[in-house]
Amino acid sequence: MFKRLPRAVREQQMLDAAVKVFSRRGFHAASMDEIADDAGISKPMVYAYLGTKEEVFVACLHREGTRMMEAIAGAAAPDLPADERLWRGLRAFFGFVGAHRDGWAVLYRQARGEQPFAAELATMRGRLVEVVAGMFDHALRANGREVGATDLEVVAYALVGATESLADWLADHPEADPEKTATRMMNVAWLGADQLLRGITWHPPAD
Amino acid sequence: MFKRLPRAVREQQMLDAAVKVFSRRGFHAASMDEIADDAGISKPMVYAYLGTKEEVFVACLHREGTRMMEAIAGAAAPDLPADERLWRGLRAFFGFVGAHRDGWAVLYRQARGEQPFAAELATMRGRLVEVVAGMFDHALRANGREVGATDLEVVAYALVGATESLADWLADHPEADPEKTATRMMNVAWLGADQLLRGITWHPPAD
DNA sequence: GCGTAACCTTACGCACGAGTAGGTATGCTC
DNA sequence: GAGCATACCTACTCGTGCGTAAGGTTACGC
Repeated sequence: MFKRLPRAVREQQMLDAAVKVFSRRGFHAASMDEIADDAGISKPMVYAYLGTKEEVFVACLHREGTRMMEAIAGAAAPDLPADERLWRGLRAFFGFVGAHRDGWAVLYRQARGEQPFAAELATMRGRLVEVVAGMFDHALRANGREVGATDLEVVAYALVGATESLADWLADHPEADPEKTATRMMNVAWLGADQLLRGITWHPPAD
Repeated sequence: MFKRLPRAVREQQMLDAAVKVFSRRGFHAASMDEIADDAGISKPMVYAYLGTKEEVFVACLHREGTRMMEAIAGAAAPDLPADERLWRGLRAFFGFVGAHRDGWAVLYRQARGEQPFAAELATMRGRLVEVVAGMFDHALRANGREVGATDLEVVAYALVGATESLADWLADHPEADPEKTATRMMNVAWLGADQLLRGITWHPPAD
């Protein structure tokens, strides 16, 4: 009985609802009816605009993933020194997750498990890993050093994994501060356990 | 038809089958029929011995989790220096994952997403985090230093996350060597990016 | 050799939720 | 203000797979 809205608007409303429901229930426990309900619309509309349940989920992943990538992209300019780039990237990342706690993190967690989406997600993570590895490679070459591609990839993978893990932690601790979390991550990633045990710590630069 | 077996044996066969099927299909796509089939038994037996699908999955998680914890437990004696403990723990962990590639890693991946099991898994991870944090705390106190509980927890969390992430990587790369992966992880965790960029690397001790 | 308890089966009920058929209202164009 | 496209609905079908009822068969004690 309420307003008839143009397609583009309704699509976004549906995606908002879908993200919310998928986050709350998980992919399988979520029902198309609940998504439709939550968007204030009936089920066939969802099918008409976004397609099957899987397609809806992929659309969610895409939108949220793109937003995240964009949030990070601008932050880490390639001409900065490595520590600065890492710091800015981390800060942007945790800032994003902090602002989309239930949206992003839970969606991301969902996608890991379910086979149809694991590939989709692996691609996204792959891009991130590539960026981090590229940053390392760049910094190493600047020092006249070189490292095997696999070593590079694995190190980047570990860093991305640690970061995702702290993102989960952040999503589960609503009171936690994204900025502080980013600083902690930076300490681990940049300095390593040995230095931390010696009492050496890293602090964010004034900017 | 074939042998009638005592309960304890059949239960293990069922769990073996369940782990295999859950790994291959994921929790939801797995059917109780397939599990029963794979165990060479009919469905009601599974219900009689292990209960509902959820209970079967939890039983799998428990068994595999316990095995993993045991594999790590003996490796890292508390009286060793921190780097040695970390190294032995990592080596044991990656050794275990390498030997149970499709079993453990995929099971673990499943459990992250589905709400009923996330708690179960969080408990397991919590124990690991506690161990790692405890190790840090111990080493710090030995140096007369002290760090806040949250800082400790978050650092441990990051390390565990990085390790899990490399475990995933290992599970997806059948040709990769667990020992070498553990060494790479040790480099990241112990030395950090700064040192690695300077060309400083960590090598496993001869033993 | 007979009861009884454990092992194991076939065959079904039933709920749930994805996806659809077919129809109604609203607004835009000319 | 007729025609037409677009937004939107109610009310179904139907597959799938969990969980179970009811009954058969082998081992084992006594």
